[in-house]
Amino acid sequence: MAWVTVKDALAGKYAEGTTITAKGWVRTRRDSKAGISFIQLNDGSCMGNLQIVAPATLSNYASEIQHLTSGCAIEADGVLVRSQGQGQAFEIQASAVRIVGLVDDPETYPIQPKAHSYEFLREVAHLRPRTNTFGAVTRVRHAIKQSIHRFLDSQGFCWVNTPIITASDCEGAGQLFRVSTLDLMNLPRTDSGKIDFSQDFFGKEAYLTVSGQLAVEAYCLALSKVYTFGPTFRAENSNTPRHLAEFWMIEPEIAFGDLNDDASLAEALLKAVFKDVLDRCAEDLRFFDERVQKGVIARLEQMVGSEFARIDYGDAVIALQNANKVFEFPVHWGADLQTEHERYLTEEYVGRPVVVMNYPEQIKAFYMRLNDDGKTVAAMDVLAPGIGEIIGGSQREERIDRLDARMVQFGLEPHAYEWYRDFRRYGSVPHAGFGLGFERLVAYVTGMANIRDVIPYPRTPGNAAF
RNA sequence: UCCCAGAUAGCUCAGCGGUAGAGCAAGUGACUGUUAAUCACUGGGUCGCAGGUUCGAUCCCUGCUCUGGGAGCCA
Repeated sequence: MAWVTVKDALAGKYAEGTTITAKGWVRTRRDSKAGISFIQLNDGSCMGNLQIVAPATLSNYASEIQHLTSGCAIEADGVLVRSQGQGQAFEIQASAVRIVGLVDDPETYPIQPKAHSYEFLREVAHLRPRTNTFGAVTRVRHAIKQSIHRFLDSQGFCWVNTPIITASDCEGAGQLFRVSTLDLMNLPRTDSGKIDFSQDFFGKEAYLTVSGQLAVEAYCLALSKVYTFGPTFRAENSNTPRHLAEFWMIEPEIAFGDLNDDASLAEALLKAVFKDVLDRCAEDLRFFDERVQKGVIARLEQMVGSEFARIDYGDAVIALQNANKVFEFPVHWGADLQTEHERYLTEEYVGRPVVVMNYPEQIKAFYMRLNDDGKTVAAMDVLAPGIGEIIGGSQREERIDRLDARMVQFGLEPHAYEWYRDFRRYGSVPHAGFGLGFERLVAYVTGMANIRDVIPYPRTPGNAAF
């Protein structure tokens, strides 16, 4: 007897009358005195459940089947038939239903056939994948990740795995998580009383990476088109629906490219992903559209079909100053854009995704390329309606004298960056890249409001359960 | 980290200065194929923690913890 997935059985992949076996977890059981129990079986292969029709003539009907509750694991053998009822095309007329794993105490099983709050489900993050919502999130997350790899591969990019542990404390923004094997109760000290990190595992201070960008730039200046895609860590005490302490980031880097090439790549990547997900995850997206956030499908379709707007930072400031709208924070040239400004630009001023380019040099990172005006750097943010900043990127400073000057300006010691300066000394070329927050992308596609609900086990300040 | 709100049954919530309620879930029974079925009955709570006010606190006050929303930082 062939074991088939619920997805294939519901899709009509097998002929009527085929004898099959389905395996999964019970969502609900309904009994009829006619001598039939209806079991909704889900195996995570798709949103839908397979209806198992279990007749009272089965030997374990009264002893086991009538005691099945939500969450029980079973195997069902039977013939695939057209359903007499509404709601499903096919069902299994069961010849045997075997209990694989019972729910010990049904009253305390957290996942009930009803709506739960996301807050509650976070407390049972190990069981929430059994809900419709988290099953769909998990499938869509997977599809997006595959789509990103497919798109970049098709464009000739090479996936480079940059380190997760880094001993260079110079990756730029963000508070770092320390990595150490020193005994915290008995720290070795130097003569001057400081902690002696020469005795630590790596012989120096080490941290979890906040970005693979610096490391991937080196590979870019050899393989031309590269990207990193891996976990990154920020020890910031941010408590918002858009931040995680551990999240995944996609960071492409292109050689012989400038900021416009960078923006074009960002736009093409986002469109390719959205198109792919619309094609491959139609059922799950319909669920999100109906139950999670109205209009997510239309939003994705619109993104695929429209050109992203591009606007210079200076023009954006003028647009904000001329806006018939009162902002909490006033806008002036030289100030960083606040969330309210970004949302106005993308949602009201242009009404679609917008790339803001060429920011004042004082408010951006040291590695960003100084423009000819001497006042701005070749940095960009991609802003999307409903979420705000989804991508941040820049053309990198490839001229070593300018790079050194900016390091000094930011209070950095160029000698600490010798390896990063090396590839400016040996065959340097213009290059650019960006960072795309993977979970923010998943949240945008699914319409899920809190980023903690688009990653299996969210890590946030004060929370690393599971 | 700052501002605001909240914490009552397994879950979602109502309640009120006089000692606790509903719906769903669970258990039992009824029901000729059901669609988060329906109907009846049953069990289930140190009302977040610690103090204070009061004859009496789940309710009022203070502190703490945790959760959510907004802001900052950013992806």
